[in-house]
Amino acid sequence: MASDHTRSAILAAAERLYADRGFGDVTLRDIVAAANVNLAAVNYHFGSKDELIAELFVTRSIATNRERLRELKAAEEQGGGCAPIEVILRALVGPTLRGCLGPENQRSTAARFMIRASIESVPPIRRIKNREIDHLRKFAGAMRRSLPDRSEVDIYWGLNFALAMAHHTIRESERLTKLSEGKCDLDDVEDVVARVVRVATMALTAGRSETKAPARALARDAR
Amino acid sequence: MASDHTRSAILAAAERLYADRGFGDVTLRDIVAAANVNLAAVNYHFGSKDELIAELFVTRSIATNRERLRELKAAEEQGGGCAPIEVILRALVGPTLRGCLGPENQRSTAARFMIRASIESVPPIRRIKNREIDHLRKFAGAMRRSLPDRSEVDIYWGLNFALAMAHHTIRESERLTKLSEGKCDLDDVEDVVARVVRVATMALTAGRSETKAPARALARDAR
DNA sequence: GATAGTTTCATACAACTGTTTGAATTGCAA
DNA sequence: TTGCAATTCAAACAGTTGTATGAAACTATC
Repeated sequence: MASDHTRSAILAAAERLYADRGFGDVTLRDIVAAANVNLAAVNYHFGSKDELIAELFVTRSIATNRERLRELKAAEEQGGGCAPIEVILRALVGPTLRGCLGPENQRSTAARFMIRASIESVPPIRRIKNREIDHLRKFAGAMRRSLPDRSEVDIYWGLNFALAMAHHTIRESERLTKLSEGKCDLDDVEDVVARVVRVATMALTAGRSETKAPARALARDAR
Repeated sequence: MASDHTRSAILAAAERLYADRGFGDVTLRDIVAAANVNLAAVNYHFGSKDELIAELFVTRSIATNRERLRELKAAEEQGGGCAPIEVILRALVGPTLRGCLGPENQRSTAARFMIRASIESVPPIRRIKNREIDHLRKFAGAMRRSLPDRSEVDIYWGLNFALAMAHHTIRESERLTKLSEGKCDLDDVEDVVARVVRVATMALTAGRSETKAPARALARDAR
């Protein structure tokens, strides 16, 4: 019902402003000005500022998580219930990296918003992130099936390190570019994915004799 | 000159409050109340709220960086200008991890403050972090000397991943504990350091034939 | 003990915040 | 058209924030 026009204008304006300037210094008045709506519209349509932020973040999170699970499920079905660890890891970090890296000028507002959300941690977003554990458990399960002779502790550490490399690279992409004087090409997203997957795979398989395929080759093939 | 009592009371109270409750919801009035000083004292002694935060963060950063460089220098001197990559990585991530992990009840206020600073990124702290590149360059240099046949790009990626694993583990230590149902023991700091160093070393040396010593064994010896 | 410089204090300020209110407007069904 | 609900709007509200002010209290020097 209703036109919904105001609602989506607010969402779009808020996402763009947060993406550009961060949560810290974007006020409701900035948002309604950019959306050309009345100040009271935010509270009328969303209840509060925090609920507006939450709705933005939830929407984007669900999209990323769905993409992750889609890749994971496809991989496990193809492998008859058990996927190669490289492919699982790729399903874990690929969607996020692809969503948040790449040439800046062609980076979507949604992507820039999610980067902000990972850099500046505001209360409504933190609350939602805490509910992400169930989602990660599905990946932990797939990893255990893929590496049955690996201890649970090692699996969790590998999962942690994979996420660490992906998220930190997104958060600090500017610094890495500056530090390496541009030698590390953050715009070559698939190269970044391959590097993260390769290292995470090594972390999880080191010390085992029967590594079916050279992790590096496999990660590159999957391009 | 002067008593300096008020000044240091403010610093101590601010550090404790920020460590406990984050930057987001600690006001100057909270700080001066905890320090038992007048509201105007902060502006009198520090100029502004941001300068107070900056002073806290700079002090702690300098301490950590000095510790890192001390370890690095010692390692390079012992090796005659070139240290083993494991030891360099340990000097890079060890001080931070040791400072920010470990049993919560015996974690210093300084440590908890630095964790906050790494989770919530406020403007004055962000400005300072951007000047940290020179410091990282010293480590990149040592790593290049240690792995002369490795490309510069790989060095920077290795450095990035090492920092990624250390910082992410600190930031998300609570989530990792919950996810692994306590199986990952974040209080065993030296085990965490060894794990990070081991994976980072693999990332940097994979594909090379002449790995002098098994990274894992070496990392554990250094306990 | 008077003086000059430093430090403390209560208080006010000015700006900005998210939210609420109640009236005006709109859109739509009968 | 009338009536009713949904939506928009200007305005005000209530609270908080960091900062500034100018007088008071202190401290040390001569």
